[in-house]
Parts: sequence; structure tokens; C-alpha cells
Amino acid sequence: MEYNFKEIEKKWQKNWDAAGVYHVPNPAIGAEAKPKFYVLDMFPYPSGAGLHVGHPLGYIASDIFSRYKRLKGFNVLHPMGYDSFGLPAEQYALETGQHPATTTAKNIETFRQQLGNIGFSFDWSREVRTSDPQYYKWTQWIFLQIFNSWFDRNENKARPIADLVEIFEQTGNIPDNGQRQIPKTFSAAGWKAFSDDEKLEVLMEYRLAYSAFGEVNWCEALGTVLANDEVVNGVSERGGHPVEKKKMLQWYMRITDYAERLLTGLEKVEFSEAMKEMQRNWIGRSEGAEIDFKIRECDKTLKVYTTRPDTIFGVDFMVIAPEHELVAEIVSDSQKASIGEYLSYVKSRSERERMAEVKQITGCFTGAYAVNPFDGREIPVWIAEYVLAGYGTGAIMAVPCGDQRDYLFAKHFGIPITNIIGEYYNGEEANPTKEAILFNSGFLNGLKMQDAIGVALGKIEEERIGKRKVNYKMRDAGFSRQRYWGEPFPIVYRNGVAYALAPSELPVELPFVENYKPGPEGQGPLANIPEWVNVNSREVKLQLPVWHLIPDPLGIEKDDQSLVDVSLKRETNTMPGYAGSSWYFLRYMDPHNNEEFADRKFTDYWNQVDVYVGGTEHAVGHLLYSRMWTKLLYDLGYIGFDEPFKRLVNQGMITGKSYFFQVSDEKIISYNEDEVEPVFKRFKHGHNYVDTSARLAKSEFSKYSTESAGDSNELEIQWQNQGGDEFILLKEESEKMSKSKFNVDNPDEIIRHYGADTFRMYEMFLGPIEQSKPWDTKGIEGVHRFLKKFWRLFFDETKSRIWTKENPTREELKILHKAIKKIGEDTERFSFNTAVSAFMVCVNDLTDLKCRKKEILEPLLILLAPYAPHISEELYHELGNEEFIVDAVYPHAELKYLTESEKEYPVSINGKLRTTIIISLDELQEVVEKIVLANEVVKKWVADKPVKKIIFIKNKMVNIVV
RNA sequence: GCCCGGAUGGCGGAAUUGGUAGACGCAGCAGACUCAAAAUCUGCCGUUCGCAAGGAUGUGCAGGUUCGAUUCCUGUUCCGGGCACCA
Repeated sequence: MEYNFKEIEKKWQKNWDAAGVYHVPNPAIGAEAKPKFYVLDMFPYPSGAGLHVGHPLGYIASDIFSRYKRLKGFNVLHPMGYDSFGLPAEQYALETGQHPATTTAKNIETFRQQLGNIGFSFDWSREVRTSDPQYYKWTQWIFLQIFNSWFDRNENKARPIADLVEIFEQTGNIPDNGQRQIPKTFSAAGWKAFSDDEKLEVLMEYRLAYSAFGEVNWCEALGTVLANDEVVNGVSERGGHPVEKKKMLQWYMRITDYAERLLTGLEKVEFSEAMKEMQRNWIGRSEGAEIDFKIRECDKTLKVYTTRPDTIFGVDFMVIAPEHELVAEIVSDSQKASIGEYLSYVKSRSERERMAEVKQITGCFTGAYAVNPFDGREIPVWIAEYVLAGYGTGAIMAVPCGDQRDYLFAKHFGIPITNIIGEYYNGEEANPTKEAILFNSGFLNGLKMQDAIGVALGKIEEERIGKRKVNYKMRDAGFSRQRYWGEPFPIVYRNGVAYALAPSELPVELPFVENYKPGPEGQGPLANIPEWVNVNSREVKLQLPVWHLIPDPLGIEKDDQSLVDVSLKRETNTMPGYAGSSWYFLRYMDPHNNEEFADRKFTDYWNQVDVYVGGTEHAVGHLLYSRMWTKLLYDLGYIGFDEPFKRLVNQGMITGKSYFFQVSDEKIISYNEDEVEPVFKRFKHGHNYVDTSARLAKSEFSKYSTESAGDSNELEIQWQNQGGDEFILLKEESEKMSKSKFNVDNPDEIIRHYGADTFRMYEMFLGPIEQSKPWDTKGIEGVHRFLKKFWRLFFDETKSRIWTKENPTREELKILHKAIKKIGEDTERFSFNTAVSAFMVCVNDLTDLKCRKKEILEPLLILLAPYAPHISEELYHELGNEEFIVDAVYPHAELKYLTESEKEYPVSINGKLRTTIIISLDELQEVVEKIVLANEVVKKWVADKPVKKIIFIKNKMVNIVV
């Protein structure tokens, strides 16, 4: 009987589906629940291209782990869904006029089918789609929770905005009662005197989701604002369009308030060190001091931020950002003209230019001087674009002997340099050392810089000329997109003041639009629908503003809003892609709940995601946002944990191989195994053998050239010469799979050829899960052969069934238990490639012994089931089992089969020469005697030297030191 | 420039805490079965000296610690990734 994977896989996929084996209901309330385990994949954006072989890598890994944990007795939550809002669907809609909902649904259908072919154990009854109104109702609801919260800095957590109103009513916004400091200060009486709109305006400064005018990354080509992490090198991450800074009224997440907790939270999660490092860099914490410098000319102080207060005596000039508010006030009459010129120069520079010309040194003297608070030195104040307005105080004290940028600036403008680090400064470049002993440094003289930092800080605080300060590079995250295909905000405006809609108004559904073109003045497409934008207060219910004392202009409190006639405007922006993905792992726990985003009982039960599998590309985006939302929901008491993901596993990319002839820097001729495309573009290479020694002869070149490509003379091709033949060699490159590079391999093809089980095992066999690796189908035969070999332990080609119920020998049991131990350990630590190898070793051993015994084979099937579920299921039933293999119990390795009473041990002398002896593990005394005996045996090598030491190493070998 | 990774046969990769380096697979070579092919099976397979037994050498490079180093330490080269005027 042949291994007919097609039939087997179809059959079991159907049976599993019909029996609902992968449906995992929530535990009954009050019932004793099994221990839980939550395995989650980063849900995909359903793109039109469908799956390629790189996609399922993580899904296969998580599927193996889920199945394994289930066999180990855990109640495993393993759901899947779609991050279905997003830019590409909308771009596609713009081009073709099809509604994004239609194309998204179609794409999801394709994904679902492709995923189904691979035999995953997802619980599809829990599927979520972020674009489903029943889902985004709760995205909007959570947004309102964030909107209605502020961050208490004393308690270091989010609290309801109502608490803040209470504080204001009692004490105003005095410092040190936990609020962020804003320029506008007021007493309790002052607060009470504010109008409604003024109060709301003040509260907006505190809300964790707030709207404000801000410099945003505006992308003209995409017609939208992008978050910092969506901009790469001054161009958009998607599409590579130029991005410029623009002031716009935008919604933001006040993620900076969580900076410290996002940082310290990393200590209690298992992410790779690289991933943690990326997040730490992004958050960018630095400890330092804010120091006040008096301006000589007027009664102003210049506040600078520095991490090196120890260098304060080395300050030779000050630099403030061109946008700094003090510029206009301190500029001297004689410098007014040149400063004005410089400012307009800075304004003319695009973000891109500034990025590209980092090395260029520009700046302008203001004519003003600052006074060093310690020695009274007068220090010139400059403006320069290299100082950023948005970081620290937007002003720095420049120490040219210690900071390379300051050094170059000083040299460029001929500012004299003070040396405070003695011989550590060579006069040719700055030295940022902390080792030097300080010179020319007043009270710090003779101190090592490292120690001087603390001394200087102490003095600064003591003399009240500054204070310790921690800064973060991370900025608040933009939360508005001028797009159609996203969650509408549950916000309306009255005279430009934002009001939250009442929860009963949720979901605010996306209205239908005729076209997806941007609205006027950079607004989103929703602005094109006046009948949706303009609403009357009779039609919608608003949330009550939190202070109850003021008159109720909208009639909200009396619940008869209908009596009041106020015209309102809806927010026309939509939420960004990361909104829906910041909390989806919670929805899976209770996906059909209409009353809450998820019942607290179930979020308590399923709790954190135990293993989260996905790519590294979300390091500073999705992962930070979802960590923040989780912390916020925790602070407000909606969930019981403040880190969403306990352990993160990053699967590497599977790269595609492209083959091509490079004819110039940009132009290449693609290569396929048996054809060279006569166009200058890449071409799919197929997945058979490619003749890597293929050549393109100069004489053949014109055949493949097209008009647009030009001829060989123009392209300056480096022809190689061999025996009079001129040619170029084929080049090979591994790169990210993408449609445009024609290097995409589709899993369906592989599955048709070899089956899902082979595909699954092969993807795991390729190499460590975390590592990027090129897709290469050459090795797939080996894995397929393994499965066929495994099959032949049960069936013969002619006789059919050959497995027996004989009792296994000790040797056979040893092979089995070794496999159980090894494969179990490997699976546990996500080392699936070595686990697959262990299967191969085990099956080879059993084949050698001609072992066909049920007692050996059945446990092996359970081991194999997570990796190759279809063939295991078939054979498990063949052995006479009625239930599904997922409900089996994972075997455990018994030690008695793994250890031996006697074994051959290698013996080395001084770690070099070797012989072997056979000894018993049980009696160590005997071991030593035998080693000494062995010493006699090997005397010809050691030449009568006395034995100094006998080392018995890890029950594995013996070393004699002479 | 800064911060993380990594470097092992012809190739992908094993070696889990310092303990017989190269598991497993691919490719290759030789053989069995076959009219033949496919499929399957057996043996060999880092380099080097040797008919062989056996020896020498070998984990990017140079050192160090150790009885013993792919593993730990110092320096160095190359490759990959992240950040990039953040004071």
C-alpha cells in the first residue's frame, strides 16, 4: 500500500472540520478548568497576492507548538484572524473602484483556503477581522477609554479623567500632584471659572488620546499622515514616496507617558535580546540634567539638557534650535539680518535634505551670550539646525573637546576650544571619554569624569541652577489617518471642541462612499460626505463631560438630548493600522461578546499570550502599541495583566532566490532555467535546478535587449573573456520575496507535489526558526523520503499491513525513549529543525532493526502528530484507535530505557591520547580502578608518568591527567 | 558613526552546561535490484600522508585561560540586522 498523501490529507482535513476537533470552547463558568496555554500568530494583512512559502513558516511553528502543548494536557488557545483595515486595499480601491470591503473579503477567502491546505489547528470559530463593525466597535470603545484617561505620574499609571477633574476642582493643577506640567497653571477657583470649552481644552492636554496641532509626517502621494515608524529614511515605508513635515490637527496616543514602564516591562518578558535592544533604542532613555544659563543681555534663562554635566567647564558655546522660542528675544540688532536669513534657509530645507546632508555644518551667531553659572564665563549663543527642537529643551551646551559635532562646529566657525580632559584631547578630534581626569574645571578639578557626573549633579541641584532629568527619544504616536479604510473615530465636534460619543452609539460604522479620493485640505475621503459629517445633536448621543456641575448645553445629563438642537461635525480622520492590532489578542478570548470587548473571567483565564510568533518588522510599531494598550487596560482595571506577550519568537524571513544577468547597475536580464526573458526585468526562476554556470554571450546579447534598454555599448558591460568568447556570468541573490521580483514560491504547488505534511516538515527542517534562509526546494525530497519510509514501517508495497503486536526489545524501547526525550526537548525550545532530524534518526534505526511493533510505533505517531498531523492521524486510526490523535496523551521518556548499566567510555590522557574502557556507571569506585588499569594499558603513550588526576566527565568520557 | 547578531565540509545545518566536531538532509562517488528507467536498498564522502592499519591537521584570523575550547577571555577581519545630528 502506497503513501497516498493527497487522499489522506483531504480526508482528515474534512473529518477534523466536521468533528470540530480544533474548536476550543471557553471553560464553563465556575468549572474546574484545565491549565491554559495561549499560542498566537501575528495575524496577517490579507493582501491580494495570497500566501507565499515565507508566510506559513511562523504558522507552522506555532501550530506544532499548539498541538504539542495540547498533547501535553493543556487547554490551548490558538486562533487566527485578519488585520483587514489598511492602505493597500484602499489604494487598490482608488485604482479599480472596487469597494475595499469586497476585495478584502475575497482576499480573506483565498487566505483561508490556502491555510486550510496546510492542516492548521486554528479554532476558526474565534476568527476576528479588524474591519468588522462588531470588532471595531470595541476598538472605538477602547479608544474612548484612552481618551477618558490621564496619566498620574505619582502612581505611574493611567486613571479616569474624572479623577483629574476632581483634583482640579480641589487644588487646581499645582505641581507635584501627579499631573504633567503644562504652561497654563490655575487654582481650584481658576478651574471653576473656566468655560466648558476652556475646561475641555485644558483636559485635552492631559488625555492619553488627545488631539493637537503638531508637526506630522505628511505624505503627499499617499494623501495621509504617517507614524514615525512608518517613515524610513525620509520616505514612506509603503511605496517609498517622499514625506514632509506639516502642521496639522491630529490625534495622538500619549505613549511617552508609558516610556518608563515600556522600558522596565521588557525585563519580565522573554523577547530576544535583539528585539529588546531595538525597543530600548526606540524609547531612547537618557539620564542627565537640565541646567539654566542666564542670558547676559536680558532677563531670560536658557535651559539646556545634557547627559554630561561633568563637562560644564568645557562649554565654549551654546546652540539652540532654530525653532526655539528664545531666538527672537535674544537676537542682537547687529545679528538680526543674518539670523533672519538663516531661519529662512532652514525653513526651505526639506526633511529629506536635512537627512541627506547630515555632515553639512550650518549655523548662525545670535549676538547674545549666556553665563556659565559656575565660573561666570560668557558663552556665545548660536542657532543651528543640528539641534532638534523636539528633544530635551531644544538647546544644548556645546563641549567641543568632548563631542565630535560640537568640535566640528567650533572648528568650522573658529570658536576657541577649551580643553578640560588634558592629554585625552589631541586637538584633532573630540574625545567622548568618561575616563579622563578633569582639568580647567573649577570644583571638579582632579576628579575622574565618571565620578564628576554625580558631583556636578549634586552641586547643580544644591545651588538650584538645574535639576536631574530623564529624557526619552520616543515621541507620542500619531493616531490620525486621512484615509477611508480604517476605524472612524467616535468623536464629534461642536465649535471645534471634541466630544466623545456615548457607548450606545458604537460602532460608528464606516459610511459608504462613491470614491476614495482625499477630501479638501488634506482631509480624508470621509470629508466628502457632508450628510455623514454633519449631524444634529438629536441624532447622536454624547458622553457626559465628566464634571457634573456645569450647565448641560447639550441636554446629555437629562437624557433628553433630542430637545436640544445643536449642529455637530464628525471627525473625518480614521484610525491608523495599528489601532485594531493593538488589542486583537484579547478579542480572541471572547470573540462574540456583544456587551464587552471580552469578559474579565475569560481574560483572566486565558491571560497573557504564552508564545507569540511573528516577524521582527513590528519591533517598534505594533509591539510597543499593544504593550501600551495592555498597560492602559490593566491600569483601568479591565484586565489583570500588564504585558500582553510573555514570550516572543521571531521567525526569520524566507528569502527567494533570483537569478539574473547584471548588465549595468540597474538593469538586469532575468534568468529562468530554460529561457532568458528578452526584457530587462526579473523573472521567476521556477523551483527546479538552475544552471548556475549559465552565461550570456555578447553575441547573443542583442536578442535579449529591448529598445528601452539600449544596446550593449551604452551599458558599459564588463564582459569577461575566455578563449575569445565574451560573456557575463549568472548572478544569484537572496532577497525578500515579493511579486515585483518574481521570486515568489507558492505553497500550493509544493503541497500538490509532496503533500502538506512534507511541506510542514520541510519548512521546519530548513534551519533554525529565527534565522533568515533562502527558499530552496532541493532538500524537500529528503523529507518526503522520510515520510515514505515511516509509512513503510506500517505497510508493505504488496502485503499491505505489516505492523505487529509483538513485544518490543529493550533496544527498540531505547530508540523510542531516546526519540521521546530528544523530540520533546527540541519542541519545547522551538528547535524544530533538530527535532525533524531526530525523527529521521529514529526511523532509520527502526528500519535497520526491522521493527514494526505497535508498542513502539504508536507513541512515535503521537510524537509526529504536531509535525505531520495528517499521516499521523491516518496511521493512528490504522492501529485501531477510534478517537482523534489530538486527544491522545504525549508519551514521556522513561529513564530506565535511556541509561545503561555498562557502556564503552573513551579515555583520554591530558585530553589527548585515547583508548576506551567498558565500565559500569553504578559503581564509581570501580570506575576509578579501571581507569588506573587503563593507565597501564596505555603506558606506552604516557611513559611512566604518575597519574595526577582522574577526571570523570559527565558520564561521557574519562580523562587522565599525568 | 553607534548598538546588536553571526562566521563550522561542495551546500543547508548539528554539537542543549567547556568534554570523541561535522548529527540529519541535499549534492557527489561506488555498488545491489532491473532488459532499462523510476522507486528502493547498501557502502564511501573535511583536508592531508598511507595499499592498509594508523597518523597529522582542522570550526574566519592572531593570541590567551584550561588536562581539554566551535563553546570562555582579549584583539582583529569580513558578513547580516537595527538606529542614526537624541546633546
